[in-house]
Amino acid sequence: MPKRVDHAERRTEIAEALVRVAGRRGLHAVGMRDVAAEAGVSLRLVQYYFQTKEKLLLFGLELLAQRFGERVSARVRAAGDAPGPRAKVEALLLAALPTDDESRTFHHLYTSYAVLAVTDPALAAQPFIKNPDAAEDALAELLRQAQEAELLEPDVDARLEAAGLLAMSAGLGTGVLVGQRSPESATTVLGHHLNRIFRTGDVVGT
Amino acid sequence: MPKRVDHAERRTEIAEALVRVAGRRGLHAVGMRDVAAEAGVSLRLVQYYFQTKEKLLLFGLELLAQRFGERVSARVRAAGDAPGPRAKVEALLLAALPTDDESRTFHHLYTSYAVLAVTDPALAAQPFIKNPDAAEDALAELLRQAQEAELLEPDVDARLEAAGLLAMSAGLGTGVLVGQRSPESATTVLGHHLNRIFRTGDVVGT
DNA sequence: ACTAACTTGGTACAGCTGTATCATTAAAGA
DNA sequence: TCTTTAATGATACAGCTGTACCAAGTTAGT
Repeated sequence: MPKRVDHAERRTEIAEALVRVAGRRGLHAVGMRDVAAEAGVSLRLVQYYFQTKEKLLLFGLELLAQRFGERVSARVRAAGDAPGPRAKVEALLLAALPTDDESRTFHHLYTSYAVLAVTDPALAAQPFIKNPDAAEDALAELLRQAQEAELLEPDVDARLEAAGLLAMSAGLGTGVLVGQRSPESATTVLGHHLNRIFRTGDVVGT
Repeated sequence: MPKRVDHAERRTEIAEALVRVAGRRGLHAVGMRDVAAEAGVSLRLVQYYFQTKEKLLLFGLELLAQRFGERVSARVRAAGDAPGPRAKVEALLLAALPTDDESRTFHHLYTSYAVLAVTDPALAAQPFIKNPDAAEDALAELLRQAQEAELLEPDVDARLEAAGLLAMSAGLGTGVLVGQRSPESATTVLGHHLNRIFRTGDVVGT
C-alpha cells in the first residue's frame, strides 16, 4: 500500500486555514480558493478532503468549538491552585470574553455561525445546543460546590445563575467585539455580579 | 413642477422589504433583485433610491434600530400603569427577547449586522455603540429611580447592573434564537436575577 | 400642454462563486 | 518494480452578483 496520509490531520490543517482567513476577512467573505491559498495548498486538494463547501464549514465549526472548549478547561484547570472555587468560576467566565486575538476570533466566528444557523438547519443541528449546555452544566456544578462550601449567598439557584452568567458573558463579549465597551469594562461588570452572588469575605461574624 | 414623491418614505418602504426578506432567508443571502421583488418594484428603482448596496444595508440597519427602539419604549410606556418601577425594568428587558416574529427578526438581523461590523468599519461606525449606550442609560436611570424609592438591594451599582442585565438579555436572546433555550426559560432566568436585585416585597419589618 | 420627476424594461458587463473533469506528477509501501 | 494514494495544474462551466447604460413610458404640478 502506497503513500498514506492522516486524513483527519490534513482536514484539520485546512480547517485551521479557514478559521484564520475567516477571522481576518469575515466568514461571509471566505471562498474555497481563499482557504486553499491560506493553507498553502491547491484548490483541488480542498475539494479532495472536503467535497463541498458546506462540509468544510461544518468541520470548521466543530474545530472551533473543540478548540475553544479546550482553551476554557485549560484555564479553569490552571485556576485550580487558587484558593476557593470562585477563581474557577471567574476563569470560566473570563475565558469567554474576547480579550486577545484568539478569543476575539472565536467570538467573531462563532457568532457568524450562529447567525447562519438561524436559516440553515444543517448548521443548527448540533453545536449550538450541545456546547452551551455543556458549559452551563460545568458552571452550575462549580456553583453547586461553592454553595455546599457555604460561599454563596443562600438564595441563589445554581442552575439559573449559571445560565444567567453565561448569557451575560456572551452578551458582554459581543459588546466588546463591536467596540461598544472595553474588555476591562466587561470584566468589571462581570466581577460586580459575582460579588453579589458570592458572600464577601469581609463580612463580620464567624 | 411635476410628480413629487416623498423620497424618505420610498426609501423606508424599500428598506422594509430588505428587512422582511433578510429575516426570512438571512442577510447574507439577500441581493438587490430580491429586495426589489419583495418591494414589488423594479431593480432599477432600488438603484434609483439607493445608489449602492452598501447604502441600502446601512439604511436598513438604521431603520431596524429605530423601529426596535420605538417598540421597546412603547412597551415601557405601556408598563407605566403597573405598580412600581420593576414593571418598567422588566418591560425593557423582556422586549429585547426574541419571543415573537418581530423581535426574532430584529435579533437575527441585528446580530448579522454586528458580525459584518467586525470587518466593515463603515457599518461599525455608529449604531453598535450609540444604541446600546442609550439603552444602558435608560435602564440605569430606571434602576436609580428604584434605588431612591428604596426598592433595590443596597449594594447594587445602577450603572453596572444595567450593563450586566442588558448583556444577559442579549445573550439569552441569542440562546433562544439558535434554539438552545425556550423563551420561557430565558424569561425565568431574567426574572430570577431581578429577584436578587429588587428587594422582595414579603420581607418582614417596615 | 409642457416639463420635470418618477418608474419601468431590457440588456449588458466583468467578476466572482462552488463544482467538475481532464491529465499528470510525486511519493511510498508491497 | 509496481500499484495505490496523494497532490498539482489547468481549464471549464453555469449561475449568481452589483453596477451600469439606454430608451420609453407614466404621472402630476404649473
